[in-house]
Parts: sequence; structure tokens; C-alpha cells
Amino acid sequence: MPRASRAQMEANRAALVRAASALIRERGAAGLTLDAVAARAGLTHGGFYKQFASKDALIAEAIGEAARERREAVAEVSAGEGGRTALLDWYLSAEHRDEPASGCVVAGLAGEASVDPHGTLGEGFRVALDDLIAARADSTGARDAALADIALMVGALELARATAGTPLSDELLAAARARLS
Amino acid sequence: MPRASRAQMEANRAALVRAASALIRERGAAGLTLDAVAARAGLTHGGFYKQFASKDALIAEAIGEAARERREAVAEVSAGEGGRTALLDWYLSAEHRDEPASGCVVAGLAGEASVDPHGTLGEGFRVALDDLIAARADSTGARDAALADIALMVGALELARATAGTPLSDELLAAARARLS
DNA sequence: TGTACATCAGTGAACGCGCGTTCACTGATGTAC
DNA sequence: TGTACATCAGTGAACGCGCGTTCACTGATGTAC
Repeated sequence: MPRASRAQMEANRAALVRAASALIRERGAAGLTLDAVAARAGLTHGGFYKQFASKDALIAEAIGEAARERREAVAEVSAGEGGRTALLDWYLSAEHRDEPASGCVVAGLAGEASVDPHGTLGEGFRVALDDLIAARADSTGARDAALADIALMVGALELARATAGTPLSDELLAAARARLS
Repeated sequence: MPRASRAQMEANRAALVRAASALIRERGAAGLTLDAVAARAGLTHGGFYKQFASKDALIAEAIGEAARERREAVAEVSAGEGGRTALLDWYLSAEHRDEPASGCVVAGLAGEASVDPHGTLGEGFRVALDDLIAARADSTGARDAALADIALMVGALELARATAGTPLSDELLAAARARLS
């Protein structure tokens, strides 16, 4: 498949970013391989450097893409009928726990960002976190409360994922929902 | 340095476990290299397999060791003069944020455990988490409240580490302390 | 308590595999006329 | 609107490095007498 058209090339690039965005939330940046990204986008890894300067550059874009998707998801959920607790119900749901690839990037990358706060990953993470905090603060008014809310949501989701398949996992989500509503 | 004495060998083994226990909390299991562990214990990596069956076996022991250290730290803090909030003050302190190597293993490994809940790491993590939850539930009485407390503590500490060096980091710790006291 | 010898913890080098990165090649795309 | 040709996105193989694992070797330890 030589020389894709310019339109095809742009589509391929976008597919690579979307694939990386999903995989990075599912497996982390350390667990991300270019081979897996390319395969998920229906390509081979050889042409990768025609599109990106490095794996790091892809990671930066992938985090941005994930943050964008999260923003849309939050907006969609908040605009729905669930009212005040709709965001919490989504964030602390079993579905969100079980599908990190399409879930919140802050929850997906918090662990890695805490180990390596500087560098590309940490930088992208902080932008996404600031954004999430702002969204919560907008809806609740008080910034301090928003900070504690986000910490609880992220912590509960992460621990629920770490205990997936055990009764404790559901208990954690329920306890966090109870605390926040 | 050929053929260490039996006592020396046991001391070396313990040193390897302690080194791994610190490094795993600081860099995660994925970031753990046998070379770094051996160097920290004052050894070379070549003799590693005389002591452990695999890197995985070391990880299992290292998590157990970290959980043991955490239990002692919690007991020490709780026995001090700080009273009811002593545990929170320690957990959500700048020192704890800045020294993951000697800190809570649950906070250190939550991210990795959430990506890979099965396998050695996830298993060891869950044991440590159960233990931390039990400790908190003992002191507060209600298990549901303890779950939410732990989720908030872990989430806040992790986010504070991810934002280390920015004002947001201290704000997160303060907001979590305020919420819990 | 000595002495001879087998054991084996630790060393340093080597092996193998995974993965990021590079490269020669292909042939459709895009452009100049 | 055709035609000739240069460009270059994607392919598949190869390179290099890091790191888990293995191995031949060393010489002090531990044991049998």
C-alpha cells in the first residue's frame, strides 16, 4: 500500500492518535507500543516516523485527544436528564470502571503521572487535570470542594479498577457515590 | 566477593527485598530494574537468581515488605500525640508526597494495579489495600465511610504527586485534609 | 583443634527478546507541461 | 484533458539498546574426618 493520498494520510494520522489515546488509557504510556498503536489503526509500524517525530510526540497528542474526548463526554452527560448527580453516576459507574480506553484520562494516567510528573506525560496530565477540576468547580462553585471531589472520584475509580472482579470494587464505587451525593 | 556466609547471604537477601520495596514505590514495578535493586543493596545483578526465582517473586516479596512497613508507620503515627487526625496529617503531608519510597504502598502502586489487576502485582496490592481499609475502619467504625476515606486519601496523594512543584499540589492535600477532618 | 575438600554466593560477561527507531524499496499520488 | 515524471506514505526488514535471565568461574565458607 504505497503512497496514500493526502486525505488518506490525514485520516491515518488521526486514526493513530485515536488508537494511542485509547491504548494509553487502557495500558498506560509505558505499556504503549507503536506496533499495537499501528495495528489498531490498521497500519504497520514502519511508517510511523513519517507522521510523528517520536513516540513521545504521539503520547502528547494522545493525551490531548483523550482530554478532548473526556470534555465531550462530561458535557454530554451533564446536559442529559440525570441532573446534578449525572456526572458522578457516570464517573463512578461499573461501565466507566470496566472501559478505561474510552474513559477519563486523568484516572487512567494518574499513577504514571505521579511517578514521573515532569516530562511529556506529566505535562499533558496536568492540563487534563486542570480542565477536569475547572469543570467540577463550575458546577459546584467552591474550588476547594471541587478538589476534594475530584480526588475522591479519581481515587475511588482507580481502586475499583485495581480490585475489579471482587465485591470490594463495587463497594468502593458505591461508597464514593454515597459520600458525594 | 565469592561465597558469602549464610548470615551474610540472609542479610543480602533482606537488603534486596528492602531495596525493591523502596524502588517499587518510587518508580513502580514496571520501572524496577534488577540492576538498580542490586546496586541499591550493594550487590551486582548476577547473583540475583541464587536468591529469587524471578523478578516477579521479588516483586511479591517487595510489596509484602512495603505493606509491613506501612503497617508499622500507621501504628506509630496513631500511637503518637496527634490524636484522631494524626493519621490523616501524616498521610496527606508534603513529606509523604515527596518521599514515596518510604510511603504508603497502596498510593504508590494504585495506578499500576488498576492497569493490571491480575497477576502478582495486583494480588499483592489487594492484600495491602484490604489491610489499609481494615485499619481505617477500625478507627472510624463504619466500613463504607472508611472506603470513601481511603479513596480520597489515595486519590489526593496521587494527584498531589502528579502535580508536585505546583501550587495545585498543596491545594489538593489541604482540600482533602479539610474534607476529612 | 587442625586439615582437606566439596559447596555455593556473588561476579562479570553473554544471550535473547521486545521495542523504539532507521532504512531501502514500492508504486500510487500529485504536479508540471 | 492527457502525459511524463518526481514525490513520498506506507511496507517489511534490520539495527541498537535495555533488561531479564543464564552461565562459567572464583575463592571463602562449611563440613567430614
